Amino acid sequence: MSTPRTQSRDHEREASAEKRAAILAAALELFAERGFHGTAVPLVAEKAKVGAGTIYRYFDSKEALVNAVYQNEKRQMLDALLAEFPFDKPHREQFRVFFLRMAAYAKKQPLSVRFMELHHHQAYLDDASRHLEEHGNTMIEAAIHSGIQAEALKDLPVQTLIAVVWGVFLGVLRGWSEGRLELNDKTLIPIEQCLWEAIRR
Amino acid sequence: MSTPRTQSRDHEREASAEKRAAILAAALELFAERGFHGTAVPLVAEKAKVGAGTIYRYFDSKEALVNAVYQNEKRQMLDALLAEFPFDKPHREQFRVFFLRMAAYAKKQPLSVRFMELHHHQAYLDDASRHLEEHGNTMIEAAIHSGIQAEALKDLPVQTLIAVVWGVFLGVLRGWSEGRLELNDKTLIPIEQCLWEAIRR
Amino acid sequence: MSTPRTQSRDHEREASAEKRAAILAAALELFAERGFHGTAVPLVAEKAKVGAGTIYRYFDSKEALVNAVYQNEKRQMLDALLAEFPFDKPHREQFRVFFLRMAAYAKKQPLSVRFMELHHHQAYLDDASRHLEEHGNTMIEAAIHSGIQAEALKDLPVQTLIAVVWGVFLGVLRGWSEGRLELNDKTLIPIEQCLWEAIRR
Amino acid sequence: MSTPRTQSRDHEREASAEKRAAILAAALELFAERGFHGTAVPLVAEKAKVGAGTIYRYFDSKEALVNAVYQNEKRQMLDALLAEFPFDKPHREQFRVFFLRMAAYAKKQPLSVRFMELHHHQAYLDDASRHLEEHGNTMIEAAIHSGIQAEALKDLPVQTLIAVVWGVFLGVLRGWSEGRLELNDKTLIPIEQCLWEAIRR
DNA sequence: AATGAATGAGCTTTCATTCAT
DNA sequence: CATGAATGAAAGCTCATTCAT
Repeated sequence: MSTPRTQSRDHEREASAEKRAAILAAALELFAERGFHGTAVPLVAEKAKVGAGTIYRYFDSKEALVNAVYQNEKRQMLDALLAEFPFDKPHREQFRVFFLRMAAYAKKQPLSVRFMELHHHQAYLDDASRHLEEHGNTMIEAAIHSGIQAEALKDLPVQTLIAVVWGVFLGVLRGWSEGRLELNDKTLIPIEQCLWEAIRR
Repeated sequence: MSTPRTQSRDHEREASAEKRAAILAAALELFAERGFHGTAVPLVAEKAKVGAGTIYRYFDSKEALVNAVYQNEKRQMLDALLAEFPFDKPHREQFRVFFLRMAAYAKKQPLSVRFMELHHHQAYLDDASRHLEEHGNTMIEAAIHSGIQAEALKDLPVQTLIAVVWGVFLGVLRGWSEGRLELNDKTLIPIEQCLWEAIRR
Repeated sequence: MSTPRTQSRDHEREASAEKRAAILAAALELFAERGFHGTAVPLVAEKAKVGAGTIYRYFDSKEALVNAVYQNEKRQMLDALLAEFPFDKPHREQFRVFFLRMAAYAKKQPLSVRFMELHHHQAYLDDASRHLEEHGNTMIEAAIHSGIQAEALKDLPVQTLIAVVWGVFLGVLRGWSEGRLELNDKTLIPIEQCLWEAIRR
Repeated sequence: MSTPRTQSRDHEREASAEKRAAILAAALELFAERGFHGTAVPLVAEKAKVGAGTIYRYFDSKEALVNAVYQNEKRQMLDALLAEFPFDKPHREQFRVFFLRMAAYAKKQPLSVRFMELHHHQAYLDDASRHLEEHGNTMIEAAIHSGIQAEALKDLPVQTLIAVVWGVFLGVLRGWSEGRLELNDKTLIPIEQCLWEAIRR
């Protein structure tokens, strides 16, 4: 139970969190569509339905904002891909889960993927963003390494296998975002199948 | 033989062409690294070692410049990929040539590929750029379609096969540009091999 | 009675209106002295004691600003000339009132007249400015037409009489603005008299 | 008779004079239409069919050019008005000649009049232009003064009479240039008549 | 002498950021 | 805290002037 005073504080904190989230959502959408330099801060404010100055209460600068978005999305994507991942299942099964989770995430959060692609390795990303990127890479490298060790995957450099898998995934996404490809079981299952055949031992 | 007057004209035309090329080269490099909105015209001028106003003698606007670069690079890439293409050879051979030509082009002109990826489908590209893009796509679609007809490639939608092949290519390129992967016969041949296995009938 | 919140809003609106007026006043003065193309926007900003960017919060462009000034001044002049005009008095009296009002307006707002002369029929004036100009002309044409109908004025084309009256007025104004002529009863009454004699039946 | 060498020099001098005249004519037209600051020097060069740099062989700067045009036109107008002026004729006759010469000049050289009006008393006019202006004024003042002395004109300040006459003239011109008035005997003779009545004793 | 390509200062305009309310 | 008007640095672009040819 909380006192009235505390309740009020809770409301404030909640309202504040909502405002922050609205800014992040507006920024994600605009940065994904128009890029970092192509997006004016007042436009983000308008889309988030807050004052322009308010953004600077939550983020130090435009750069801080784009980094907050980047880290937010990266974390969400890693969660979506890796939460309760069935590391104990056969590698064939692990790969299917991984691929379908990626596809599901991309379908649900297309702006997130577009944003991360567009801002990948850009000069205004800070150390925290880079470290998170690195962290995601490391997780996936580990999984692939284990697949090679278990003689389930081809004995190629880990980076090569990542390039192939991630490349196909992005290629499919682009085809989808440009309307040249659908993203459903009928299209995804053959792709997943032929990709597995490309990398399996 | 040419009169002094004609010689002078030739020199002028040559100098002018060189200056135009210097601007295009500087723009390619900066746009590829920093994006369209992130690149100031005076910066392009400085890198091209010309005055800021000079750029506007050769290109109507910053948008016209980015489109000139786009079309320039796209044409070069299509030439590099498709010139004297061995359409009469077996499909296995055709694919190898295509893949290795792509890799060679990317290795020789990494900025070109980076530039085209970053500016792909952006709002400031004009009709000429879009048509060239379209043209390239059509060429590649036709080649893949013929491979399917000849029962050399899997009977999947053309767009799916493109997504897979192009995706792997970009994935490998990214790995290379981030220093995680080398781009030589030792790395490329296995990738080409496993990609062919992914798409062959 | 107003709440503090309302008071604050009132202050803001007032300050905003003052700033807009300051910009218009500065623009009037500079455009009247140096012409449209001869006046740099930052100069207007400096004279209005606002930042250069502020002008663009109030006006879409330099052209929009010059049109706002034009319409502002034209309206003020028409008000000064025509408000509660004694259309029921004898034509001799009407003319005297008209002439003296023109002179009084010019003496009080010399920049206004200079501005309107210098920007008369220029390419950057928009439809609203042109319509207002047209409207003023129509009012004056009607008054003169009625004078001719009533056989008070010479039976000459309306445009001829306007050319004569307006021409003398501008001629006197120029003499005054160049310091060759004073603008008081002693000089104006004979001019008004001799102008009346020129146009009366 | 002249040697071939001298003939060649003559041709050069003639070509040079023609080029200078072409520049002055182009500048007159453009300055009259678009104002000083609204006219780009390369545009003048194009209209004069000379290179941009050539203008600077004949005139030190854009300001020098506008002053050359001003003095050129002013002198031509004074010549047209005052050459062989019938000072010995009756004042009524003198006035008629003066008025009709003004009208004829304006009809033949409308750009000249428009140019002089638009650039009248502008900051970039130099001392020579101002002196020439002054000189023209003095000539006309003298003629009017003599008319007053001879009791032909009203005993009003010279400047007042000038303002009236010149004002009517400009008013008529404006009506003509805006297409509201024609400039022929039928319109001019009544105007001349009523203007004379306005200023005669 | 004539040219026009090249220049960079200065134009109009935008926008990340601040701060009085 | 939240706001949005105000700012001025810097953007894209123009043009008076120069100078190699």
